[in-house]
Parts: sequence; structure tokens; C-alpha cells
Amino acid sequence: MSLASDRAKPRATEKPTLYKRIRLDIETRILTGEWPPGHRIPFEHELMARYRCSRMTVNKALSELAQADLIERRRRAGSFVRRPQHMSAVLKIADIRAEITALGRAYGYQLIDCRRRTATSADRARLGVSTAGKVIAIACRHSADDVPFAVEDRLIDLSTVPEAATADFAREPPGSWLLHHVPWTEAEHTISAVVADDRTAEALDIAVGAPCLVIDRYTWRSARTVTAVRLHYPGETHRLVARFKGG
Amino acid sequence: MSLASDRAKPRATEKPTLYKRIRLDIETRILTGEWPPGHRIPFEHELMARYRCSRMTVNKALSELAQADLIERRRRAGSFVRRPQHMSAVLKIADIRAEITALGRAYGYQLIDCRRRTATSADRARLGVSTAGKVIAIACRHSADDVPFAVEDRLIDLSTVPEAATADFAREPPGSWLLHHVPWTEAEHTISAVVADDRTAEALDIAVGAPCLVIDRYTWRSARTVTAVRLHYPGETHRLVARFKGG
DNA sequence: CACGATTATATGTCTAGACATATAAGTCAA
DNA sequence: TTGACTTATATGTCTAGACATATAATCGTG
Repeated sequence: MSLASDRAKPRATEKPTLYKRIRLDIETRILTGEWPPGHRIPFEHELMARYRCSRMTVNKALSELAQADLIERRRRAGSFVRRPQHMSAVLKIADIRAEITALGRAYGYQLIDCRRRTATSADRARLGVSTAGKVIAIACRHSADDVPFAVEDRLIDLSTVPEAATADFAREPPGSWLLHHVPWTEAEHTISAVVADDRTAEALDIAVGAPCLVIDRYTWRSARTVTAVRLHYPGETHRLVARFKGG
Repeated sequence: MSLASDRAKPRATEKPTLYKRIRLDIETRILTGEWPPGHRIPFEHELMARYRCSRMTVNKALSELAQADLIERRRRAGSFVRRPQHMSAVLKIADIRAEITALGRAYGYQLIDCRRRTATSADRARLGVSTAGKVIAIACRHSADDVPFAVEDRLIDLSTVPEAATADFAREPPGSWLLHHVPWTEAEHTISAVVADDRTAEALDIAVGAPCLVIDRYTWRSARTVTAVRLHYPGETHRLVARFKGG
């Protein structure tokens, strides 16, 4: 396990433009605690006067801080320092086929099981819906260069995505199909660790009891549940890499 | 394990503005693989014509995509789809003490081991530095309501943070101390899954062979390595939750 | 052909406006 | 007092320009 070797190096400092200077000024006050959580940041028109610039310039600085969740902006009220997030993550997960082909490896896909049924109570709990509509339950496996990459266990809500009934999941992975046919508006991920049970171990070709990284993802489209998926990755070989720029 | 119950519900749909629609359109094409890594995104003037809007509007969409590392923008050349880092995540992890107290649980801290030494070759590799300066190596444990929460294994580069030599890590957790004394500018996380070895199992009060979520974090301050830390969480009980807004 | 100078071009930043919209705060009536 | 209505205001988005700047591509020269 060589982590240090392929780690990216931080970039050099660059000449700051005005909006970056404004952003850094505010950021510094927040990080040093000079402006504690809840503190109201000067209004845009105050910053305009302070830095003698147009509103769009301070707006760009504040928008980026809001995007980074350092501040919260409320209409009519102003902008406020946010309480630091305890542990949160923003994941951007493209579909697995795209991920593997982007790595220059051969993508393989095997459908293990696919069945259509009226949602059981377990299905409804998993999808977070109360009415018992039809669902599709899929188990499948993704591989890279013929090595198992991840196993997928998915539930699709047919009342949200009726077109999924006609999709051929033996040919196309459900994740790819959904991304092409149902742009999501919101998603939630949960990352955890488990040890492989018999079925998972067999599908991933690892030992029973070997560590697995588990990602649960729930996807919504305009307040309607689209799909719930659980992915098992071999924990020894697969890693999630994250990088965060503070400056 | 009840995931569905405490899961946040999606908010209602909001009327999408033009720049958000542009951003989502491009994002969808990237995530589906329709525009693979390296693909050149239409120029701003092309998108202006396509969406019949001003340049600032498409610029805002592209700037946000660049900030999210989905695309790379190069002057004169254009904007290009970036190669995804298999899976990328942005983690914002405040210190564990704040995390536990925010959950309304009693924070406990035990220093297991703390020693100051000249960096060994292993230390240098881990910190990604070439010169052999002084380092502090710390092992400690965080608990919530007297239940082990995480074990920490940390290395601090004293040539970057000489003040750390005078800190009392028996009293204050190193993460909290660093957060208050050394604002970082850049950080990188790697998430993986392992099974507990003897030492970890004992410290976390779990069985040997039980799954653990591992977070490795490297922190820099303006191109200088600050600290490298590895955290083991009991995988059955601890989860990373992530939420991503697509709109 | 190799290499330096020039040019064209896409992005980076900024301005001085505009209207939209959510909402805190104030006003008034039941 | 409470609820409904109005108003003031800060942010959200957008425009049609401008100049700056990095750099790919071209051109010219030795």
C-alpha cells in the first residue's frame, strides 16, 4: 500500500484577483474564529464599498463560499457563517462502466438476478415509500479486465420510472441505463465497512470475512424516489480518494 | 441497521434557473459517459448561442463545474472533461471532539502514545517529505459516552508546525489543537475498508477481524505538509453520510 | 528544420446597471 | 393577542458590454 507515492502535490500560490482576495479575507476570518458560526457577514453593498468594486465581484466571492458550505446565504437576512460540518462528504460517482473504461480497462457486466414484483414491506422501507407499487430488483456484477470490481444490489421504483420496465438489464447495466434515462436531482450516499458474507465473497472472488467498502446510494427525481442501490467493493483494492482545496 | 428511517427526505423541486440547467445538462453528459474524459465542451460562445443567453450565464455554469473538478478550463484551448479519480469525494471533516459533542454525547479522549523523534524513512514517506526533520507521532483514542469511537494514528511535521512541540496532547486531542492553531489550505482523504488487527480491535473494543472504516487524511499548509493521520472507525456502527444536490 | 516572434482566440475578471424573489419586519384589523 | 396583509431589503439571476491574460497556432528567420 503506497499512498505517499501517487499523492498529488499541492499547487503553487498564484496572483490573487480581487474576488479571490475578498473570498480569502472572509475565509481567514472564519477559519481563525474571528467570525464565529452564526456571525453575519457584511452585506454585499457594504463589501462593495469596502473593496470599491461592483456587486457581481463580491457576489462571486460569497457564492463560492456558499458553494463550499462555509457560509449560508439567506434572502433579506444576509450571509452567515455556518457551523462547521461534523462529518459530511460530497460524492460524485459517475457510472461504473464509465469509471472502468476511463481507467483504460475492459468493462465486464454480468446480470445475476432481475425480477419484477409488487413492493414488499422491506422494499418499501428501503425506497422510503409508503404505497405498494411495482419495483424491479436487480443483482449484478461489474468487472474490470475480467477481475470483479463491484457487486450491485438495486431496487428501482417503477411508479417513478415506468420506462424501466422495458429496459434490457441483461445487456445494459441499470446504473448506466438510469443515468441516460432519468437525470436525478438529488442523491444521498452512505459509506460503511463490512466483512464479506458468502454470496458477496463468491461474487467478488475474495475470501469470506475479507473487508468490503459498502456504498449505499439513494436517488430522487423531484421528490420522488428513483432507486436505491448498494454496492460492495473489495476493501483491500478499492479506495475512495477525496481532495479538498481550502485556498 | 436502519438506514431508511433516519434518512433525510428530499426537498421539493424548485424552478431551475438557466445557468443551473446548463450546468445540469453538461453534468449529465459527463456522468453518463456521453462526454468522456478529455472531451472538449462547447465553447462559451457556442453555449451562448445554444441557450440564447449572455456569456456571464454560461460562464457561471462552467465555473461551478470547474470548481467541482468535473471539468478543466484552459485559456485559448477550451474546457475539457476531467478524468474522474475513480470516485471522487469531497470530505469536510471537522474535529472529532466537535462531532461527538454535537451528537449530544460525552466526549472522551485517551492518549495512548506520544513521542517526538527524528523522522524515519517510513515517516518521511508517509509525510511526503524528503528532508529528515523532527516529527511527533501520536496514537490516541476518541470515545463517545465511554464507547470507543475511533482510534487515531498521527504524524505531525515539526518543521512545518514547530509550535506543536509545546502542545499538551495528553490534555487536548491533536486534531483539535491543529485545527485551532494551523489553518490548512489543502487536504486529501482516502477511504478504505479493512478488518481489525489485534491492536485496533483492542482499542476499539471490537472483535479481531471485524470490519473497520479507515480514513487517511493528509493536510498541507501552502505547499508544506502539516500532518498525516489515519483513523479507524468500527465499520458496523460508524457511517459516512453524503448528500449531493443535483439541482 | 529549429526556434523565436507574432497573432488570434478562449477564458478570467470586472462593471453598472436591471428585474425577480424570498422573507424579515412592520402594519392593521379581528 | 393573533393572524393577515404590506413593505422594505438582501440576495439570485441576468445582460451587454469591456479589458486582461494565457496560450495554441501561425509566420518568419537563421
